[in-house]
Amino acid sequence: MAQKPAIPKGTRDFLPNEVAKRSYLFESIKTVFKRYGFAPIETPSFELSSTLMGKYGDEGDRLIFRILNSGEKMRKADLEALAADNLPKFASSLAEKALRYDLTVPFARFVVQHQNELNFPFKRYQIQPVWRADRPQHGRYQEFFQCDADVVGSDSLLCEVEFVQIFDDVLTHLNIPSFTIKINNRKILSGIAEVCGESDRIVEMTVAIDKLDKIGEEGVLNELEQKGLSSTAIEKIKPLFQFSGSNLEKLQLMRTYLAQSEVGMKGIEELEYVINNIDNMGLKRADLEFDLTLARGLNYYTGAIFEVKANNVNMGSICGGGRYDDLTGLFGLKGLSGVGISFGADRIYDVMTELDLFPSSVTKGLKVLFLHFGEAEVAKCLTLARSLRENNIDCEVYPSGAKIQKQMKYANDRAVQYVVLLGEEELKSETLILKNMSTGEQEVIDYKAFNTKITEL
RNA sequence: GAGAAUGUAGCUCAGUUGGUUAGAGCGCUGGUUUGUGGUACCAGAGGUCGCGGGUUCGAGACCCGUCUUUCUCCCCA
Repeated sequence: MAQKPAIPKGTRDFLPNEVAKRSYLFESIKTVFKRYGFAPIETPSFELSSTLMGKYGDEGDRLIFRILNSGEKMRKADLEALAADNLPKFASSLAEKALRYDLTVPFARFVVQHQNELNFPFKRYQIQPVWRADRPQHGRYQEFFQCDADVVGSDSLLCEVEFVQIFDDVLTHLNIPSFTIKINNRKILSGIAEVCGESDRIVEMTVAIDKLDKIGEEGVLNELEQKGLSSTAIEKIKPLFQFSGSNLEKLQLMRTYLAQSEVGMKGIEELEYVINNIDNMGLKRADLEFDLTLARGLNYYTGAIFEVKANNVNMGSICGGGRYDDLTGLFGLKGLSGVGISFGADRIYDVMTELDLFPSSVTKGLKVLFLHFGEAEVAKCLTLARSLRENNIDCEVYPSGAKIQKQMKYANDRAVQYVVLLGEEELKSETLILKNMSTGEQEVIDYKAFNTKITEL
């Protein structure tokens, strides 16, 4: 035990059947993305620190994995900053590169850098790992995959409508039994802050309101007070907790509440457009819910905000997203609106494992295994195997002359679908025994009929 | 980054107030069966008790440090 090797915390190895399930997951997501016209891109695993730092708030910066400078670059270390106890500055002088923290910010950088080669509106999807120096917990890893789709260069709300459909399509296809797409709009949150006269504290305010389902009304009010919101503001926030009913009813209540806020009314209008369009089309399995407490920490969102939760499972959100009007502005390209979503593949995997939702076909094993009887028989098996492979059938010849019992057990453990037994007798009569491993049935077949027979199975 | 729990065989876990040689089930290997797996029976292998230090005549158990995993907070997929 002591000498056993280990991998860093929050990382995982994947065994063959896990990889099979994960590929199924990625392929399902990819298929839907493609269906809606998104094209794949890839970006490097690591970026310049300056690209990532400061884009995710102070909390986010703390969680970015930084790559230590090597060789002569070490001399750039800012010892004065160290002496002055300015650790962030010291760290920056030691690490010019960092592992990507999400796919959205690198994508913004990508768009700015390749703006002349892209056609706008540009729709891309991207499935790659990201890294966070977070403390690992259930459903929380240091290395995990994000599956993002974004549209950049269009401020049409049809994009939002499309993304709601994509959430619904993917998760329905994956057979997640019940899930809720929560939607809100940053402009509504701004409107609330404005109505309360606390526009400056919008972040503190929304972060507190976001915790409603966790700490309850009382908890939220306490936190708001601690964060220094005025008592008149808190009085104005209180009625929000009472808002309930259907999405349209809630919109109606908010319309009255936000009547004095121009930005708030704009948010209502946007949200209503999306909800109406979705209502007209209907969703397969998802529940679309206007949740005015939904905030999300990333402060680059400016319009719609999405979050998806699987119901009846203990797991944080499995998807997220939203609109960001000025993300590329951070890299010098103004006036380009973007909106995007992200599937948390690792969490969806955990949910599907917990609910046993992977179809059995995903982990189906090798189609044919030829058992090994002896040198003469193996020569024939090699010829037959080659011919199967020409017909795109996966097969394998057991590599050594172990006891047949052991070879059968190997076939069983590998979940092999069919086993071919070809021994002395069969060799003489130019036949073979084909055994179906799941039913246990077996039949004698001519060499000539073998290819056709196996292709039909 | 703050607080708490956890770690014993490949896996899931027992192990009394500190006391001889640390156990079980499953899995693994071999056999019953040298041409038949998933069942049954028999036998066997496998552990410096997470790691490092300390207390003690004696530590899997107590103390300190450290790492892992898990939980709460923070934040998030």
